Amino acid sequence: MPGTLSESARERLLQLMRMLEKFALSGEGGAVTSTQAEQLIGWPRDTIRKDISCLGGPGEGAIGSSAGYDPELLVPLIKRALGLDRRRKFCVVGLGRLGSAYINFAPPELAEFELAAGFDSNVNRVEILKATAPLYPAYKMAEVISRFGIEIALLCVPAEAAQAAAEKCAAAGVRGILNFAPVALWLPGEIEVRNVYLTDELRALAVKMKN
Amino acid sequence: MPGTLSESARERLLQLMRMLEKFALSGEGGAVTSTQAEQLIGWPRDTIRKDISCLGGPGEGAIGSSAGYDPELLVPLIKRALGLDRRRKFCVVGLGRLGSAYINFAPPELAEFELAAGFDSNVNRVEILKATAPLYPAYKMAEVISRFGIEIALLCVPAEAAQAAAEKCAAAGVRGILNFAPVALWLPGEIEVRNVYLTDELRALAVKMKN
DNA sequence: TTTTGTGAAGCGCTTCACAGCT
DNA sequence: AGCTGTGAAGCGCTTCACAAAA
Repeated sequence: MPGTLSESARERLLQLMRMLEKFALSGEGGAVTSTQAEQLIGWPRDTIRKDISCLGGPGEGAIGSSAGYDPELLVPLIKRALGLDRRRKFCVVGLGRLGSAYINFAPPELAEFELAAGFDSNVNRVEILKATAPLYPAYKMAEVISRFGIEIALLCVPAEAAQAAAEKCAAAGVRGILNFAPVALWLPGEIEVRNVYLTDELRALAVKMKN
Repeated sequence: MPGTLSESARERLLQLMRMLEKFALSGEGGAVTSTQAEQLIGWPRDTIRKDISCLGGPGEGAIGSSAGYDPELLVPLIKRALGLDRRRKFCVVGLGRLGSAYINFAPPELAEFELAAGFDSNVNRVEILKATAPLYPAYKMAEVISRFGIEIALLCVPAEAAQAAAEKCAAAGVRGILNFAPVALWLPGEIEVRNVYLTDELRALAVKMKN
């Protein structure tokens, strides 16, 4: 049934898409079957087929053939379904060790994300660091974010400064925040926050490691 | 029913634990009710209570009272259930911008993880960088990892070097890898791998941001 | 009245099984 | 034989509703 994609289905499709992209540019132009996909990403083939069947537009007929799925056809469908078919601008807030590690980041795959700016309250850093994107002092955040239509912020400031910086981002129009600071952010509900905090990652890993 | 914790239940308990720790050291020594927890972490109170009820040892009686749950009692129970009641050593492999950002990392909460070593193939970096943990040249990885019983590796090397480095870790006895390099690792099944890759995080965030 | 704790109902996702096709 | 696509069954998690206690 098109239109309904569970949380888990979206996650599987994300993995599938990544795998298909790798597969496509690794030479082999052919189709990918659900059986192959099962071996590569680990989910049952039936589940994968069901997920894919949810992507179909109304009355567009089959997505795959009995030879399998064509990555060239499937990847765009997944992107559309996941809302990844649009370019989004993001910025890095806080250019310490972590922030400056990301400031030269250019996603190797077809860039659906564009690094549009970097900010730091320390003017020295802004002037010294080299980056592919323009760097600005922190007081220009609101202006730059709204002028360029930046939608996502990578929050790399120290924990003490995180909440205030996040609020500035939100007020300026940012709609999603990747929070690398070890604090929980309290923001209006329409802002999506995703925490990337080392302790949590370590814990999640340890939990999976079982005993 | 003790013993059965779904994937999602474990994730909720992880969040709950984090919240309880914050709550406990923020002064207020009192109990936390499921209603408060609902407001703080967002999951329905019934679900939270069910999750907690799964923690109970056999015949130990109630975990909470009608005043709520005592963090001092609950947090250890959660840690035990999630296998986080044991100290684990980890190391940082690759001391570039990202790796060196983590080399001074000391988790603010009661450290259930101990940074035991850092490695880099560039001997200069090893000698120049300052860190709370000892740093070694890469060729000593196998020896140091097994000598100290390091269980987890933070893989911060460039993409080209990731697979080889991961294999060295695995061979030396590491049982979990936090992979910051933008490549999928192929490792024996008993090694847990958790990818922390910026593009994936951005995508996941964008998906949640909907339209 | 608030709370926890829990059996049972409800519901959504996964899995099965099979039809149709190459 | 393989493959996709899909209704239906199965099952697991969440939610409900209520008992018991403070």
